[in-house]
Formats: sequence, structure tokens, C-alpha cells
Amino acid sequence: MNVREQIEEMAEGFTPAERKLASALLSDYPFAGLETIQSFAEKTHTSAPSITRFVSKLGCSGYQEFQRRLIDELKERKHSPVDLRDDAMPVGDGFLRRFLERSSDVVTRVSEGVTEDQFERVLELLSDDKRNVFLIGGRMSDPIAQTLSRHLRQIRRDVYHMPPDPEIWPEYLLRVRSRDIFVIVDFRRYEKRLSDLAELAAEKRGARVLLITDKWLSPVAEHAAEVMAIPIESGTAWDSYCGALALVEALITAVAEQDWEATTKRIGGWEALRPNYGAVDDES
Amino acid sequence: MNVREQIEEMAEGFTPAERKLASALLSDYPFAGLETIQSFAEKTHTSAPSITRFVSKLGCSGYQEFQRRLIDELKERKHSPVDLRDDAMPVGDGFLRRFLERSSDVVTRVSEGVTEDQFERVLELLSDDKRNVFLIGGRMSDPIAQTLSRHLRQIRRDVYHMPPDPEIWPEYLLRVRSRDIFVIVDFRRYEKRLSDLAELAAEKRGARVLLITDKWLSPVAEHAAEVMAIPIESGTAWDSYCGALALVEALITAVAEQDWEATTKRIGGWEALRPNYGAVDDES
DNA sequence: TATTAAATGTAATGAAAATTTCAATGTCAA
DNA sequence: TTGACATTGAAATTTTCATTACATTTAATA
Repeated sequence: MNVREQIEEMAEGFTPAERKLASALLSDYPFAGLETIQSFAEKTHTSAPSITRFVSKLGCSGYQEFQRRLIDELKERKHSPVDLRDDAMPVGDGFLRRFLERSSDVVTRVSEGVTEDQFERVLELLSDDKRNVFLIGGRMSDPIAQTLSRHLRQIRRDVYHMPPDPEIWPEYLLRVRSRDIFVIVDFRRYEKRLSDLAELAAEKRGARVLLITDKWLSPVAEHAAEVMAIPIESGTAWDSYCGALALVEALITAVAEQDWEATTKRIGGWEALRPNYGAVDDES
Repeated sequence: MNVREQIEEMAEGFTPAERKLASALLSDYPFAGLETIQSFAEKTHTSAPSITRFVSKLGCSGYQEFQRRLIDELKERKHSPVDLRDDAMPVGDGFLRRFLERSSDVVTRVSEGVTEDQFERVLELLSDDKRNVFLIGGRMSDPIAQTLSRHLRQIRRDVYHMPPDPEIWPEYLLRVRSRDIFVIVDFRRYEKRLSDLAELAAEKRGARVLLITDKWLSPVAEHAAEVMAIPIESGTAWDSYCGALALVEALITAVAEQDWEATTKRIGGWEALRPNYGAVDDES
């Protein structure tokens, strides 16, 4: 239950000092409760012990837990209302429509976690063809990593997608040179094998690890040179990786544009090598 | 000035540890910065001193002042009647921002190509566990198909992802019963092998083909029972599959919600079977 | 490869914050 | 008026937190 609601409910049983606290808190909710216990005490002309008693009456084990609750409430209000907000939104209330709305929200919010600057740095690394690039993702996120792999392979050389089975990794790891790149995609339900891999790659082989993860940060972060933390919550029980895909596509596009002739030449040559049951039709 | 803006501005002069901190903070802004200095340090795999140095670089006399600034920002935003999120959403016109803008547009436009009605029909088919489901995508679009495969496999039985090599297909095709489902994802640079497969599956084996393609329609359409034509042009030289991913995720979510107990039970059992080097940490 | 400078974490320190104890104060009923 | 009880804050205590100093590691350059 909401702290505010709880206070209103319990208001009967409060002592005078507690009522002071309650009204101070409610009048500047929840920020009054985010100060230190003593400045809150001072402001309300009560004392720290009174506050301790007050919050424990509210069922918190201490002032800190109380503050955590307030913060969590704020956080929730800020993160969830994607859907609640847009009852004022345009038309269409079908499932698909609503879902798409949220997905597109996740996409735009990517920029909250990745600055243009960081984007540039990553771009720089991925474009440097003196470095090998190794990629891998988690069970559910590997498709994202694969998208990057496949496109990157069209653009540059020395791109290797790691197989899912750790047994086979050594074979790849031996090929890793210092300063090579590891791109790891790992979203919640983090997988230990990935952080193990990151550790090996970074510590033993001197590779740079670029991590794409969510705001709870995969343990891979420990070994990562760049952490791109992007939103994956779409408000449903299931996460959305649309943001991740958008980021990856942005990287691909940027790397390709970085050196345009080289890319077209490469893709051209590559097209020529396709067996002719390959493309059927390319133009509208 | 806003802490967020300041961080983006000063990004150049940051050390690696500071960058980690910056991206962790930005991805869960401003709440990541409201924890105690040590839990923030732990979460980002840096150390408390690094944070102290980081915030002092930001012009704060200490961690506490830094927190005060964050809280004051929250407060201000809260009290101004405008959108709660406005402030958190960085504006700007860097490459990434512009790209994301377009991607999110592609996502919302999916509903132009797929009606709620069609969505329902497809949903129905995918939920029907008396039908086998086979999936495959093109060279670049297979990751989309894989996303669907992998999630679907958590939800229901009899899901088979087709290998890319046509040589192996007969083995699968023999297993196809009449009224089974084929999900094929094929975007421009259509591949002949896919339409061959569609033909075999539909005409010879009596399967229903569900096609996810773009507005120029893959030749697979000829054999498809449902054609979902979605936007893939993001305005760059490269296509964006974000719309496709969003659609696929919507399907997954809807199928899962269709029969919720069955799904949780299935996922639960499935979790229990994971070797314990599986998940590492799941909570924030 | 050796040398230097920068970056980073460990551990020690000092500061402050929160909690507990306890005595003082006020309130109410007998 | 007095005694029992509840409320309260001062002071002491304990805990937690942030910072500083320093040693180690890492990266950069010659």
C-alpha cells in the first residue's frame, strides 16, 4: 500500500507529534520524507526519535526503509504510466494498437540510456577493421546479437558469432587478440556463462567488451568497457527488445555510412557470389 | 542545469569508470543515484571513491549534495503541470536520436498493415496446440523468426525452427500434417528457397502459411493464408525490422496471455530444468 | 620493453545519521 | 493532589555512510 494512503488510514491513532509529521509529509509528498531524519525533525519542530517511532508505526523497520518506500513509489509512477497516460491518446484500443504504442515508447527511450557520445565511441570501435569482432547474446537475446553479426559481416571483415555452447568457446578465444571487440547482449535472467565469457575475454585475452543490457545491469558489466543500458519494459509481463534492435540497427547504419564506398563494394562483390536461387526480386 | 544534461555535455572527459556510472544513472534516471553510495558502486561494479570523484567532477561538493540536486529536479518536475517524463527525455538531433525517432515511427505504423482482426486470427492459429508450428526467416530476417520460435517454445509444444539449409528440410516436411502452421518471415531481397518451401508446405502438405513481409510482398504471399505486410523503411539506406519485432512480440504476449496458467506452469517447469549456471540474478 | 602518468579500488578515517535509553513533562482519573 | 500512563526530546550509543590517503593496477608513450 501507498504510504500516503496508509497515513490517511491510520490517522486516528497518531499522537500530536505524529500528526505534525504526517501533515508535513502529506503537504510536500513525498519529498519532505526524503531529507535526513534530523532536518525533517527540525522542520517539523519535533525530534528524530519521534520520527523513528512514526515510521515504525507505519510498518517500516527504520527510517531508511521508509525512504526506500517513498522512492520506489516515485519510481513506479514514473516508469509505468505509459499506458495509463494515454487514455488521452488517439484512437484504437485494440490489443495490438496498445502494444505497438508501448513498443515505440521503448524505442524512443533508448536515448535515455545511450548518449550520442557513447554511441560514437562504440561506432568507432566497431568500424576499426584492425580489430576482430566477436558477438554473442543470451538465450532470448541472441537474435539481437545475430542481427548485428549478420549485417556487420556484410560491412566488414573478421566478424565472428560465438556459438551458444561454452565447450566450443576456447577455439574462438584462442583467436582473440588484445584490443579485439566482444559484443555481448544480456538482458535480465542474466546468464552466468556470458559473464564467464566476458571475464575470460576481458581479463585473459585483453579484449574490450561492449555490453547491451537493461537498467538492472547484467553482471557482464563488471568486465565491460562500454555499458549500454536500454529500456526493455513495455509494461506487460513480457519484455520488449525493440529498443535493443533499434540501437543495433542504428549502429549498423552508422558503421556502414562511415565508409560508404568500402561497404557498397563489399556488398556488391558479395551479391555476385550468391548462388542464383538467392534473390528473386528486389524492386517495387 | 539539469544533471542529465550536464552529464551528456561533459561526457568527453569521463574515465571508463565514470562512463559506467553515467550510463547506469541515465538508464534509470534519477533513481539509480538515490541509493547509498555503496550500493550504487556495487551495482555498477565500481567503487565508492569513483563515485565521489564522479560527482565532484559534476560540480557537487559531495554525494549528498548530488542527491539533493536529483531530488530537487524530481520535485520541480512534479510540481510543474507538464508531462512527468518530459524532463527525462533528452532532446537533440544527433544521429542516434534521429534514427530512433524513425524506428519508433516504423513500429507504430505496423498497425497500418495488420488489422486487429487479422491479428486475432493469427493468434488463434498460433495458440492452437493441436497444430505443429514451423518457423523460418530469410538471411537477415531469421533473427525475427527465431525470436518468435524461442518464446513460443516456452509457451507451447510442437514448435520447430527450420534450419537454413534446404537440404535438411525434407526431414521436417515429412512431419508436417495438414493444417499445421508455417510462419515465414521474408523481407525484400526475397529468397527463392523460402517461396519454394512455402509452396511445398502449402500445396503438398496442406499447411497454412503465415507470412510476415513488407509492402512489396514476398513471393511467398502466393501460398500464404495470412499476409502481414508491415513497414520496414526507416528512411535510411537500411531497413528497420523493429516493426516486425514489435509485431512478433505482440503475438507472443497475446498467445501467452491467452492461457496464462498453462504458460506459467510451463515456464516454471522449464526453469527448474535449467542447469544452475543459468540465471545469475534476477532482481534489481 | 621500460617509464611515466592516469585511473581505480582497498582500507583507514572521520563525519553524520539513526536508534535506543532514559529522564522530564504533560494529561487524566481517582 | 497524587499517581499511573503516555508522550516527548536530550543525550548516548551504535550503525552506517562518505571521504581521504595510499598502493596497485592499467594504459600511454617513448
